[in-house]
Amino acid sequence: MNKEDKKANDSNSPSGVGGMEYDFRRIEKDWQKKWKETNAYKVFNPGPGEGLNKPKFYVLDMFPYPSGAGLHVGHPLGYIASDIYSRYKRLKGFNVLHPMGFDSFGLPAEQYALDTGQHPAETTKKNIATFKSQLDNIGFCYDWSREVQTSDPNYYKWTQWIFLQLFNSYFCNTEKKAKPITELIKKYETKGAVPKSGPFIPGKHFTADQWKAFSEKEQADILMKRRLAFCGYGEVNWCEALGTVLANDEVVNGVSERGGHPVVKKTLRQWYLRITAYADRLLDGLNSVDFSDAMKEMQSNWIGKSSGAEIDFAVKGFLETKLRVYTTRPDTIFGVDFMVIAPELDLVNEIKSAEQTPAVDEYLAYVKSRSERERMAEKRISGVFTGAYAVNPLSGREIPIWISEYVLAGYGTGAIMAVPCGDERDLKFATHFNIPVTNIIGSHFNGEEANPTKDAILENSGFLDGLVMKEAMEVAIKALEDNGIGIRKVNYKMRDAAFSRQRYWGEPFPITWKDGIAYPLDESELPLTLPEVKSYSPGPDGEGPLANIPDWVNQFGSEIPPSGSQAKRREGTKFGGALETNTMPGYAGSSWYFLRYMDPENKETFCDRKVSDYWNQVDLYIGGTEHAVGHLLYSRMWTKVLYDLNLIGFDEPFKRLVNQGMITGCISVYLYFGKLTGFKRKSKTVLYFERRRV
RNA sequence: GCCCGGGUGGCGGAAUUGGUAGACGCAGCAGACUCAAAAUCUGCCGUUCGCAAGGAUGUGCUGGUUCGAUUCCAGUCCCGGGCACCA
Repeated sequence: MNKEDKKANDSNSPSGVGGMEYDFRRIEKDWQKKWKETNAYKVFNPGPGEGLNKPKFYVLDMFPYPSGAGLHVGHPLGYIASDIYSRYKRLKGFNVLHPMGFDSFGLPAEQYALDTGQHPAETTKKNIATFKSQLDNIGFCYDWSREVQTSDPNYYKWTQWIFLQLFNSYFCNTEKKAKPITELIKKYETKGAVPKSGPFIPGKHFTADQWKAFSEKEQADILMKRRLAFCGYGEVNWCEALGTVLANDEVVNGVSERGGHPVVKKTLRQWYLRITAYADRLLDGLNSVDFSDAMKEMQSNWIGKSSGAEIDFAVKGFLETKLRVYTTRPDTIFGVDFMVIAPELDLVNEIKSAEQTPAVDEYLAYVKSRSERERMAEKRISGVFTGAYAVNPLSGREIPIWISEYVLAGYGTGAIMAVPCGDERDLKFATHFNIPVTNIIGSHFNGEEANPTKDAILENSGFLDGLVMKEAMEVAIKALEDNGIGIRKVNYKMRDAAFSRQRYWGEPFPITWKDGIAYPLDESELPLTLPEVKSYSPGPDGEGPLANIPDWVNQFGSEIPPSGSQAKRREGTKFGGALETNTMPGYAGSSWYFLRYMDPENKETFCDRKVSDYWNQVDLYIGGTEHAVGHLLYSRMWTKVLYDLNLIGFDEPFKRLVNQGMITGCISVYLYFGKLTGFKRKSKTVLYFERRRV
């Protein structure tokens, strides 16, 4: 370096021209402009009749929720890794799809609107602009022409459309797949619903003739029990003072985060997705994808498949009433020392004795104020004796029935048979309330600690005496089934997914209600757009803000009959239906966005089949583990439904999933890239290059 | 409470199958170059004792297995994520 150069370098020359300094501000801005002008990152689908000679590769990031704070420091961590990998694959000769978009429906925008009166669409738009400029400054290679925003009507039109497919489908238990509900209707019309074996139970089964004689409402109720998107009743966090439903994280220690008002549980009509129907396929599918073992374990734990038996216990003094429990250990039935039922079961009020009623009622009031999370996390043992006794169907022994918050109504039958010598929680309960403990496992139980072994030889167990527990399991189930007091049962911890929110800022349901029957809107009515509102305050009786806008709710009201199959019968008649006022939850749009990126402009369908056949699965999906059991399971389910309905050609959305760490840092990016390619040294060089631009 | 991760220098993190703990980098210190600085280059860089050679100690903690443990086992503490209406 000569003196002259040094001088140029020293001077704060704005351009850096003539100096050795890398003027990243100018150079990056110039190149970013150039990339934009030349559509440098544009990705093409194969044209009509044209096979692209490059192999495809799909690299996807979990798209961000555009919060007001702008890009979070955690976002670029995964995005940088995927960007590097996309460039690498592109240089390797692949046609790489590497899109970005925004998960732009959600609670924070609505809360902000409540506080400030600014329309969520406005703040969302602003936030997205900030995010995009930040992402562009980093220099990512996104093809922005493929951007999706879940709150854009052009996008949520297809979210609603997929919802209609879910609504109009049922899960065929024989073929283990989704099929159009019209096929079920046809079956009911021709064959009815009669059992293949076993008794015909009126109320559950019906003949074809009976089906035809049912009223429309009766038919609709039966079909609702099979639809993949269906209506039911569920408990929500209800805050009387705010007049609204609260999200779990808006509730802190039983009171609302805002204002500290009391929160109780309230039962409201809710939409659900029948994800439990897919439990086994979601489990099996894990074998065909490349996720970390921890991720797979989290998902299978969430699904929580277990096998055991449902057993009916008679209740002393009640002829008709049976107490049905689910247990994974029918072999321990002679060791049952007490029963525990979930406090909210109706059964409680039926069987409670007169003298125990005050204590039971007091406990019920306590439980009503407790969230499920609090109940499960509670270390303190609590419960109340109902005053009623169950009768052990095999031994005839009378067993006290208790209620306690540690038994949840939503899992199994909401009632358990407690075997203290084999279950720690049962033992603690028995000790706390001085309930005598029966030992059925001899020396395996020391009186201090419960032993959940399956290898002990049974004692004090009637006809099971002398059997090893593992073998006794089958013997017990057979005895229960032979005597009609129990059945073998596979159970899942996973529940159907609640799919409605009493909120404004989400996809409206394309459903109209009349006389208690849900009618789907015709596809031609989509998108059913969100109305402008003046207030984001909740509607009456826990309904969402949309209930405050009669013009919107009744827009299909008096004169316009919805077209399409369901509605044809009423053509020409006055309809008078009211639109559903719930909206869809945040995960609706994110359950299928990876498909829309493939064909974002399509006005005819959510994604052309030829296009989805070309891009196929996401080859590499990068995101955080916090979505392990939410988003990932939902999108896997949606993919399976679309596959079953022959709308796409693959039934797992993500071939490979890599979780970025929780802590940000450039070297960890290097590490992931190293793992992906196996070329640690080379990738390091690339990283340095990238880092200068970061 | 339950499920999944994690805990290694001042910092980010290596050590993938049990075999030299701390690679590589950041920061720091010293030196070279310079009038001086920046940049660059070289050296040092866990803690501790020692002038040094060298020794002791050290991967959250307590034990165990082993000739040998960051790695395997048991227990325990702490931190992060999830637990069904945050996204």
